[in-house]
Amino acid sequence: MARVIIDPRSDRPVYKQVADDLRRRITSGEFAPGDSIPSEKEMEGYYGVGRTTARQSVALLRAEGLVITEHGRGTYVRPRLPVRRLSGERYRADRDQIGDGQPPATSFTKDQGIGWSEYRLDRTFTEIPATPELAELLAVPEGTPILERRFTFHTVDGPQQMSTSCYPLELVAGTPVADPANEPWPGGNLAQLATLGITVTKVTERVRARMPMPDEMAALDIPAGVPVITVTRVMLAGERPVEAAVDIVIPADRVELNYTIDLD
Amino acid sequence: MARVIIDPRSDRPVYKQVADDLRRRITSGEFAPGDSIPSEKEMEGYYGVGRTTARQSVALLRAEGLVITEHGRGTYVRPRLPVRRLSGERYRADRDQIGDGQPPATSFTKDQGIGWSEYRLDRTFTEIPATPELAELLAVPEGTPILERRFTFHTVDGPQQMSTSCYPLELVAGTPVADPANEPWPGGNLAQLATLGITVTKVTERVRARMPMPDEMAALDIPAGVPVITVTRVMLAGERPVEAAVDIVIPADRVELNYTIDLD
DNA sequence: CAGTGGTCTAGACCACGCT
DNA sequence: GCGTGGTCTAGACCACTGT
Repeated sequence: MARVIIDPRSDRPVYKQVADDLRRRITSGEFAPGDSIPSEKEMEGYYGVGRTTARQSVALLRAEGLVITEHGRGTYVRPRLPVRRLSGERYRADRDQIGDGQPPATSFTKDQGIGWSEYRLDRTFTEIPATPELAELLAVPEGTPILERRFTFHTVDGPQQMSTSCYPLELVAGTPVADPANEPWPGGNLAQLATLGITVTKVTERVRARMPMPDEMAALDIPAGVPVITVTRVMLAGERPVEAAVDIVIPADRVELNYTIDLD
Repeated sequence: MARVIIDPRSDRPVYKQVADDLRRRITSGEFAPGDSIPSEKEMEGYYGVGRTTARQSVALLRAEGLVITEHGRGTYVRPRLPVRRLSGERYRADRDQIGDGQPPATSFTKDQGIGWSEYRLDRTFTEIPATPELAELLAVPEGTPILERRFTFHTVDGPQQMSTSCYPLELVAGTPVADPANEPWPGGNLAQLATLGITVTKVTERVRARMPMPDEMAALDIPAGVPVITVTRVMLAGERPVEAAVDIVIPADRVELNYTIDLD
């Protein structure tokens, strides 16, 4: 009987002791990513605890992002997904590509190293008045007409990110840029702005992380215990903000952001 | 009786319906950050559910980072903490300050806008052989002697971040830099390297997010439902890596990272 | 069908914070 | 002392996945 490892009289709650043991067995490699861990029934016998307590242990490991549960199948060590490297340098590559006659490749496709046909894009375009946040980012008065464009990007690996990108309406009204049918636009935002005669000279990104909202978990297929990274991006032409992406939302289990700061 | 909002025969589990209602009341502002939400006993009566179900709803909101529970006191909408802006530009400021005779201020203090005396630093220095990861980051053979320095930074607001910063031992052996007693070093890493005759010309940062490990939750005082942002940083002099911070760990509820990409 | 995790109840006892 | 959340049990029934 291995239940000796659990001490019911310890100050540490039984469910945490059980979780500690499972965590150790996971991080030590005894259970590898994708492996199943013992069923709740097995834990009852092995650790000598009730089912509720066993479930509480699993819930803890789930919140830590260590395991996922699949109804009717079992509990598994969370598999590692392929990580997409999103580099700040991609904007430079986009700029350099503008008008060079190459086949279309947006930042998104180049980040993946995937071809044009392998991704899908859902989009919704709406005209809205500038919210206080948008007004500040775009340096326009509150209420200024804005073209809000919501995107969801998919690859063969499933949904990858959501974003909301906004242009001041006066920049794009009546141009092909305002037509959702033209998405995905070859060359991305920078090429799009270039057709309007606008040269982006600077991009700022503000990075945060938080737990996803329920609708984001559903839309992006995010398992329990996995946070999202959010990016607020502003593109500037000189000192003038020309685009603001208020909420780029990316599941943190499939992305890493890379930045370079030059000091010379 | 307000319990009409719960439909026990719905496909949606009761505890999720309860959580939905509480979430709505939180995001709508009915419960503001810092406010207490109804006790488990009150939920039993108000929603007509058992205590276990009420607790399950609270557990869900906790995992989402919306509420925190305090034993013996109650359940509260998670208060917002002051956000520290960590800009990539801080390295430029550090560089510009080297040797200018100003009072000591490291990146960390400038980020805060706080004074020298308001932060505390725990550090442990160890000599280790380069792990495969360190070897790659520092472009040295595996096993190369490394000075590993572990830090924990505190302000009056509590612990703020942990980091592990590594120098190739040959760069720093026998110099004041290798002495923990000299930390915190006025001017930070860049000034430290400058005393060795090394001019850092480039910094790369790799940003990720994940849920904290139990020891990190304890050391950094992280509530349930709050992820950590991790940064892997490399400082380069020309093409030569001179410092690698393998794991900068920052609770995501008190930081935001800012980056600028110049395209001209 | 058997085995798995998901939902829910009723109840007991404990630990903590406040008054 | 009283109200709060924390731990734990035994048991029932449901829903899903596999054979």
